[in-house]
Amino acid sequence: MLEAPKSDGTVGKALQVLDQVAEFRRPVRFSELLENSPFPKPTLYRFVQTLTNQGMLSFDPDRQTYAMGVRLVRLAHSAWRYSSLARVARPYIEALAAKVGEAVHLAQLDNGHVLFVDRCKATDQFETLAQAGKIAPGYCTGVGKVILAFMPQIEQNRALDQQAYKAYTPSTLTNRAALLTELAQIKADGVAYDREEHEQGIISIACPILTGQGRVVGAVSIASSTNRYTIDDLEKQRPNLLKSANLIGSEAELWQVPTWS
Amino acid sequence: MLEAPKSDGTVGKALQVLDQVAEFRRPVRFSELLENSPFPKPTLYRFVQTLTNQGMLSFDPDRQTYAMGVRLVRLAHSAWRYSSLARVARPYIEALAAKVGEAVHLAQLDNGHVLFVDRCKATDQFETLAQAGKIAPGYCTGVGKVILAFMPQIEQNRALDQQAYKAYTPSTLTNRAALLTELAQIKADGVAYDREEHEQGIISIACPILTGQGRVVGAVSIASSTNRYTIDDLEKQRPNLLKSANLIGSEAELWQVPTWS
DNA sequence: AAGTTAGTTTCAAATAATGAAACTTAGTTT
DNA sequence: AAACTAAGTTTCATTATTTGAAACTAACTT
Repeated sequence: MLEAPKSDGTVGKALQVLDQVAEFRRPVRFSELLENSPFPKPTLYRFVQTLTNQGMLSFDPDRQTYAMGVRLVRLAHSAWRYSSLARVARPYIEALAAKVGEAVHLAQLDNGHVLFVDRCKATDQFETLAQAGKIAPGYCTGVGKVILAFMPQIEQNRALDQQAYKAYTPSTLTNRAALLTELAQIKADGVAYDREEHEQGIISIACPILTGQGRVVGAVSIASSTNRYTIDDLEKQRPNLLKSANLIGSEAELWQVPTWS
Repeated sequence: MLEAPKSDGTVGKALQVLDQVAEFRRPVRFSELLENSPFPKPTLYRFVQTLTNQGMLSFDPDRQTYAMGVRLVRLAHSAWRYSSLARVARPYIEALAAKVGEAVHLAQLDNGHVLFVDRCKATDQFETLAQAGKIAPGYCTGVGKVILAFMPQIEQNRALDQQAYKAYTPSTLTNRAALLTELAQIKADGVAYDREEHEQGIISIACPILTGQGRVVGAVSIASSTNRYTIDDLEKQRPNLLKSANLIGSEAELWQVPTWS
């Protein structure tokens, strides 16, 4: 859960404050922010003011609390629509979810965290919005491990340093060395398994989404519960999963159109 | 479509660059940004670098283009979940949509723009995610006008200055004076109508969501097509609409829990 | 190979950010 | 109600960061 890789000037610091507010997961008072802040009172105060002016935070005058601002919703709309894989991938992950009858997740990596950008559950197609934008650790999820495995060395290193290696379950890999071994194996095999490493009873098979040049841009996974599925059952879905990931990869390739607006 | 009310130091300028990238609605090259930028080359260059470092933009090295970064999706998740009305309002707007059998929109105001934070269409409950975060003009939509009508004077003034007053249809109110008259009438009446002012064939009835102290925090609308509905038909839904808005308002009131995490 | 454009770096000058301290306001206690 | 306390806000001299003209390099085009 550590942050702040390098403080990119004033802008970086301000964004750090934004993250801090986001972490609270509820409206927060100035004094609460101040307690956990590396910045002195007036500095933090001005950041919060600026961010509020800019609509990145919103201030509730009745309760004197700050929360994430609606401008973010607008900006993220662009991000989701024109930058994330979600848009291109949507039809494919829907098809996959329908075929397999289990939940399908689409993830990208955001500063060491796995960011779920979309998900389709065969049964209820709802709560997509509530799910998109959720984060999970990289080192103990199928999608996370597979993205890490296929990353370029340098970036991988940086990402591995950022993992918390907290033991969510008895199966969680809790140190860098163990994870590194697993990542090599995953890269050789082409898919990653989550054997209840993040949540008891939840298993998944994940594979990377690669561009033509072999860059990882995200991952897709089929997730299920140990009540219904075993790792072997998931393994049987490997061809379906790979096919979908390939299709998404090549579509993403074509997709970024040339300059003529 | 004008921006930049006051340039909040370096942070404000950087966020201005973010907006600029968002407006392109596609991956964009540095030189394209430079053309429409108020900043000189090295300055813009550093902003883009910083924002990319910070994950607010993402850079595609293959194509040398910038797009909105995934970090925004994560931050917006918090915004949507803990700051927007969407979460509290969801059950109520779903119920309303089911009852009325027409599309129900939930909006908040973001710097003069109407920001749709959620929507339920009685038939297909899908594409919510694609809709959330969309923006529309304030002066020619039901939700927009009703929010403007119930705003405090000072803020209203600022917002009215920011409207574009472009004639989307023959019914659009195209100047401040006409809008102001209408707003007074709306405030007295309690609801706003969109009589095909934004889109030909689309009408709606909108009412404000108010806190106990009488602050507007958003608006709900029932929208329909002139093929199926008349303004009179919408008027008949007024009690349903008001009831839902009241429920959302009082729930939003209660909702921001005290400090004990 | 010469020419052109896009992208990147340099560095002194200009500007904006910083934070200790003082101040104001709101809430609590005597 | 006065005295006390804590939360939020402003001031201002100091410090550090941002700024942008110009120079440079890399990547295409002729």
